[in-house]
Amino acid sequence: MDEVGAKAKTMKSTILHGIRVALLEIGSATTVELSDKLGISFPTISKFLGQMEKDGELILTGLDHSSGGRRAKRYTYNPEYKLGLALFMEENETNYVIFNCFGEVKEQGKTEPALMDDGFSLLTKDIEKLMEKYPHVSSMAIGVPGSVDNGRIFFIPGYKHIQDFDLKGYFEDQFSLPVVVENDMNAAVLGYHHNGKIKHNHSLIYLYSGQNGPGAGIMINGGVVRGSTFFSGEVSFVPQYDDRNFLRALGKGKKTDKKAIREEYEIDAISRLVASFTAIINPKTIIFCNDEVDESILARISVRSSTYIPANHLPELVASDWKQDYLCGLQVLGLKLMLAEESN
Amino acid sequence: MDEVGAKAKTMKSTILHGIRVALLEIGSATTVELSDKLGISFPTISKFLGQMEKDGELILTGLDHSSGGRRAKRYTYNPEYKLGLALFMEENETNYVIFNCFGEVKEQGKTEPALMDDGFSLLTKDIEKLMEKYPHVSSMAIGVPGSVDNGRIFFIPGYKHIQDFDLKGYFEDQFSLPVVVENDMNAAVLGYHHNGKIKHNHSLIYLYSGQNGPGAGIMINGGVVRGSTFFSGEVSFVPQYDDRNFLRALGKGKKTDKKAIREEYEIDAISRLVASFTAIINPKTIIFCNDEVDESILARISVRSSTYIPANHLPELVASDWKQDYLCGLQVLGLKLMLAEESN
DNA sequence: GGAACTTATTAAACCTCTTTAAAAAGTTTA
DNA sequence: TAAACTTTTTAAAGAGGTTTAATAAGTTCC
Repeated sequence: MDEVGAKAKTMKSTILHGIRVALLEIGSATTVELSDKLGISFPTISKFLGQMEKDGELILTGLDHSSGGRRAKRYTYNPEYKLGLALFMEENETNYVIFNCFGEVKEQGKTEPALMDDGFSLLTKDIEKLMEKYPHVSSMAIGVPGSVDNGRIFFIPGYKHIQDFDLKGYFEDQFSLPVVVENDMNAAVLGYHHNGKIKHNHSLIYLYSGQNGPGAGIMINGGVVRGSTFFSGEVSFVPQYDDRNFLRALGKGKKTDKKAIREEYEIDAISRLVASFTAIINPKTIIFCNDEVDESILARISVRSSTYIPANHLPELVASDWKQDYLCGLQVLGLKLMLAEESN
Repeated sequence: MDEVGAKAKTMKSTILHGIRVALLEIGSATTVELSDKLGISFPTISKFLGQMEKDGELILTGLDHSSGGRRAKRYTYNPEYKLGLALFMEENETNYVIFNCFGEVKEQGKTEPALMDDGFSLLTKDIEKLMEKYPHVSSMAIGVPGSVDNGRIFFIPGYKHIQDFDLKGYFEDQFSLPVVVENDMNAAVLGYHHNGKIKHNHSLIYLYSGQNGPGAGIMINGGVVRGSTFFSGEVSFVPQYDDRNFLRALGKGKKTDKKAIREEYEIDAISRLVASFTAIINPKTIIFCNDEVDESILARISVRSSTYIPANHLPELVASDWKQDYLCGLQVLGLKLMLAEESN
């Protein structure tokens, strides 16, 4: 735990990881470009690139045009070298995606719901079929609507039988590949963060008024906030009025089907929440689901919030596609696993 | 920015830093103990220890009792090898501390206030005298009641003339040693975190109802939360009742002198804030100033908070000495600078 | 009290990445 | 078209940390 960052043993994987990330980020590169970017000498880079090309992890796309000297070899990462499987479980279905290292979707679909009793065996069989079809799959990222602690489902309302279940361990044993499990909101905020190509470690909050009551995914300084009892983001409980918290202010006792936010009392409740977020965390952006708000609603929230907080400190309010961000976040997590693998 | 963590050049300072931290943490150690703890081979450790002993940075305290073999040399860090200066500026005075690497205070005192016009030149002269008296001082940590961005005073209410002033740059030029500048609440939360010997990266919130209105220092995942416009922790603005935010709920319009919290309406306002913190961040601990609350008040807040939030998710509420934590936090920041120095 | 066993330190061989130099491959200019 | 100049790649030398072996220093047992 106190270990020095990169000792000799981990050096190889550190470099490998660096090359992969850099190459994916900038699309293609030459030895020198990578050397500059990573601060590693070009002979070392050269050696690694040679090996990676042999393994099929890289593609030699050709030679650069010369600017007065020998032409440089230009490499691209082979996106098909490894694939990933991302899936998230919901009440009635399981959405999955097979994606490559560029984030391109090879196949997308729905399959068995797994959260109910006995759901896992059905799902496992479906995944087995997928694995046969795509033998290059080498990571799994799973999203669940509950609290997760290192792959174990810590708390998941409504599905008692899988509470305390070690989902990560289960699938790792089953398919012998690295698995990551994440909470839905956390994955979504991660996905948005990645999608927006946000430079560096801004704070984000993803707000979602789901069926099971509202929740928020919070990202601060580039890391997801989990909370000491995995309770962070349970904004239902924020006291807002003399005798109402956020949940009751939204009038959500009576499980309505309607999604869109429209009413004045909703606007005010959300604006107060935005104000609370700002006064406490002061995030760069708050993300809403685009099936719940539109631009005009956002504008109203923005105006209303500024009655509570100096406008110049208010976060940017945006609408985004929740499911897409969710899947994207899972893909990011899966990709991380793939890029970290020794693969040797 | 994308550089691989520890390349050869930084290796030396990484190891040096690791040895220093480990040695200060565990008090004393032998070559093998350090090697185990840091994951670095003992010949390397041995070489470094030899050099550090020559430099006077280490003290050979003697030989371990043998457990059947050659007796091992036991080293201790020499706390006087480097000293640090920590100071914080307030309206009417500047508190300072000279401390060694064990955190032991060599001298403590008050000196010129620096926040008013022309205060800096007086303070600078006083510091010069201190530096002559303690030539081993090799870092400075400065606390200010305002927002700080990388040593620059970003926003400081009431002292317009030093707004946007590069305090870090000024003192670094003046005394040619590393300087760190930090906001008061952030330093305090850091100090408490360090003082409590908290294992790992819990979330903490330091709540303070200062003269200039309440504020909070927030630490999440081991890092201080600054906010996108350096507005985080400005909890005055949290909407709490139909028509009152936290500041107004405390009845603080009329700048009262009284400090202690007693009234029922205060308890409720604070409890609602605790509930908001919990629902959003879910911190491990919330720290209050011990001149504002006592155990019975904390108990009342705790009970009241649990009317808003399930009690098992509520943070631990504690009282602590603000000035002491503040200074301690500054010391931690200064110490960090000292331990990172190449010193070669 | 010496033989056998433990453990810490020192020394030597080794591996890996970096630095520096040389070679290879292109482009431009006389 | 050959000489001069650029730039990349390959090769060799160098530096720093690790691994392995050898040595030094203690302890225990007969």
